[in-house]
Amino acid sequence: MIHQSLKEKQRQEREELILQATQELLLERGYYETSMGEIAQRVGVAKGTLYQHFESKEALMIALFKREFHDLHVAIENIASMQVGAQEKITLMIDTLCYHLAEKHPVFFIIRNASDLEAEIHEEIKEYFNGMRARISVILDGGKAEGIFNASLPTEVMVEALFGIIVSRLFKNFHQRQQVTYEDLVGHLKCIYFHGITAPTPAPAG
Amino acid sequence: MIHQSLKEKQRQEREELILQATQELLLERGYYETSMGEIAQRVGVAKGTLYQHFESKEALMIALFKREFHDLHVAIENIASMQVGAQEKITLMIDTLCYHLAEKHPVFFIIRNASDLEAEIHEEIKEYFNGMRARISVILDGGKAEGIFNASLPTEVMVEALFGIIVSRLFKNFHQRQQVTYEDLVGHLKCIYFHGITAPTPAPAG
Amino acid sequence: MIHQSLKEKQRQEREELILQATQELLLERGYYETSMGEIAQRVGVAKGTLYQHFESKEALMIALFKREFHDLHVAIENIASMQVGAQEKITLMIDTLCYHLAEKHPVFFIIRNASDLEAEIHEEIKEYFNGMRARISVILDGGKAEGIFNASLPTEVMVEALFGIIVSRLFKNFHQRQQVTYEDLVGHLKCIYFHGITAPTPAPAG
Amino acid sequence: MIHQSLKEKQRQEREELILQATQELLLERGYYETSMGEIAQRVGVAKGTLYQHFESKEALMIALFKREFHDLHVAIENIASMQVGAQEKITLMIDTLCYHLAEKHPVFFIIRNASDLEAEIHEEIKEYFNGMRARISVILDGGKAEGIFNASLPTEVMVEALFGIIVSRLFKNFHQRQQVTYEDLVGHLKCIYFHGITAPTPAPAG
DNA sequence: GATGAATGAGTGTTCATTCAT
DNA sequence: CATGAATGAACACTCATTCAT
Repeated sequence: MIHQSLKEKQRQEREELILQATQELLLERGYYETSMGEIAQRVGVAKGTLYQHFESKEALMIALFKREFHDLHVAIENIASMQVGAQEKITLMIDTLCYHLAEKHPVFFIIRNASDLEAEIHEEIKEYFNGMRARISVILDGGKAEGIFNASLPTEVMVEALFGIIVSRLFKNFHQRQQVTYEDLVGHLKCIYFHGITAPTPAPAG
Repeated sequence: MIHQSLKEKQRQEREELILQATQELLLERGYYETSMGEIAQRVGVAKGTLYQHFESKEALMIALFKREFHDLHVAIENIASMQVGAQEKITLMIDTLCYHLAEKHPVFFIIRNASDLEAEIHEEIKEYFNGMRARISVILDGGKAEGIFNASLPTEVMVEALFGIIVSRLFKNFHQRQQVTYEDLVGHLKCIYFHGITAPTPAPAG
Repeated sequence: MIHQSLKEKQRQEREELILQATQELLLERGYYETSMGEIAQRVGVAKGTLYQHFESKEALMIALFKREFHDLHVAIENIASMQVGAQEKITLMIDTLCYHLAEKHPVFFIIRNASDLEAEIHEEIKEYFNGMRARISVILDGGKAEGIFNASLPTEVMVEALFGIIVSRLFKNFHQRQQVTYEDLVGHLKCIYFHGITAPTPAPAG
Repeated sequence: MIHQSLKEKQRQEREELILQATQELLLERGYYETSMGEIAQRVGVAKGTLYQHFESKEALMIALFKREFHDLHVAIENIASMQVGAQEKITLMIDTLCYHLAEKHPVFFIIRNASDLEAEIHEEIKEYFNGMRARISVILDGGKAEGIFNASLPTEVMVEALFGIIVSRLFKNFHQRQQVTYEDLVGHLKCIYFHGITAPTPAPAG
């Protein structure tokens, strides 16, 4: 039994190393410029070993994606089922998305880039995104019902705007030196998403 | 001389045909799935001819990008130099960006997808974007000075939010059946960008 | 025009060289042991060149097969449409098969070996054989109607026996030093096919 | 000792299972499409175990061949040493060959396909065949001496014709739906081998 | 200048074989 | 001994680029 679990442990460690190397290379070069040979080389194993863990390059990418996004998935489910107002849910959602997407899982952006246009290859990844969209839609609809979100905006547009603001912004943040701190940045994004860029109207004098 | 310019004209026509075909194929298949052979075939010339106009696949893509964004570039310059308020400038900017990015130049998205991470290859394209960002930054700073934009938001963040909202949203619009009309969509994006998703406060009763 | 046909000629010459080299290697090593790389090497061209002439290894094999068997095909059609008795037709058929299969086109045997069990890969080749079988069946049925062939034998069995005798025998002849001359061998095969191995009964004394 | 022989027994059982699985897969897919991994999987052992019984894929195939043909070998020896006429011996030989080759040991055909051209790999298998040929040659020569076989036919040709008729025909029978029953088929093959396809001459009226 | 066949490095993938556990 | 993960050479095939015509 101990024997078994030792082997199993090694296997998982190796798998982890492969995923790590893949993520690194993906970030350095992008999907198409990263070859299985390079991944193997970086891990320090033979090419064939990769195929013992993942049945194809595509499968490796999907596995990487799943690993990367499992936590996010769980977090989103949690937020969705909280007993708080929509505004707070969306706030938490932005926090969560920013945290996972930018800080912990930048591989997201690369895969997204590759996935948008290659529907067939990354069908599975798309479903992940659609799941996320559905959860957020429900929250936004809740907020409209509460009267706190602008009911004249289509929910779908609101969802994409959320992604658009976060992904675009954080991606830049990740790849470039930035003057703005992470916390400030997230605060600004929330501000824009909730109130836009218009200067706040001064509270009417009482 | 006249002979020369006739030849030159034919050359330019050919070049135009190549760019056209490239754009089509890029939209149909994406960058990596489009081969020089296919482009040549669609134009109806030999592969070698492509290389007489563009020294590499990459150079062809950059040339395409430049052609595609020349109009946008001009339009942005025009808006930047208008004698109107910042709010109006940004409104026009959103109209313009939406128009060019989604309606006229969807190739943008493909190139952007390919370009984000491959810094070296698409350096030239990045400069285009940086130019655009600079113009928009100036406008936003103007708006802050006017007191109509939220001065507590870093201009850079505001710029990226603008791109984020437009690109993400319109890309989806381009690739999927959509319930929202183009005009409504642009209206919603402006609304979100200026006011966020919060429900408008009712005008204080007089 | 002359220019055109020069290039075309060179192309065909090269194609011929590829087919030649393929045939040689097929005979030396068999289908699975012959790699596209080896073929290219023997021809003295790059691997890619092979693919400009034949879209896959399989296609190359089929093309080789077709080239090799075109003459046989024509010859069989001719025999089938002759205005002579069935016995003579079968005699000619054996001559023809022996000539083409053993002397001129030994590649046949290799392809047959590969084709029997890999139905899907070599469907096209199988159809060639079925065409041949059909022609021979008609002749044999004719012979039965004439009363000269044994009507109690199923035609199908007779066809396969014809192939069996010729292919098995000639294949050996090709690959081994042989005491029997080619002409004698063909004579013996005809003898066996028509009369079996039983000693001829002496003509009854008058 | 008893322990030893128990282990030995298990070892042999395992070996038998491996050979069985190999035979099955060979029939289902052919030599090149059958991997050591698949064989191991079907047996339910690890790949490494295969190599404890057979030092290579090739050795496994040869061992399978030997096992498969041991019975045939014995049967042929028996027939060869019988005290009956050559005609009867050949008749029995055809029965035996048909029985073993088609009914019990179709694996023969696959191996033969693979073996014909790869002299080096299957040298050992070839020797088996040569032994068979030698025995049959002796019988045929005996028949010639008896005056019942056509002495003008070279014995070697007669041997190959025997193989040719049986193998070609039965192979087809094995792989295709057949109208002819097995017994009839064997009868037809004997008929052709002994008398050819010519219609039997009516007994002279007396 | 136009052509398109030739090039060859590169890709993802397979699989017989080995060997540490 | 059994195991099965690791190996790495080999394979079929692609495609941006070159260059003789």
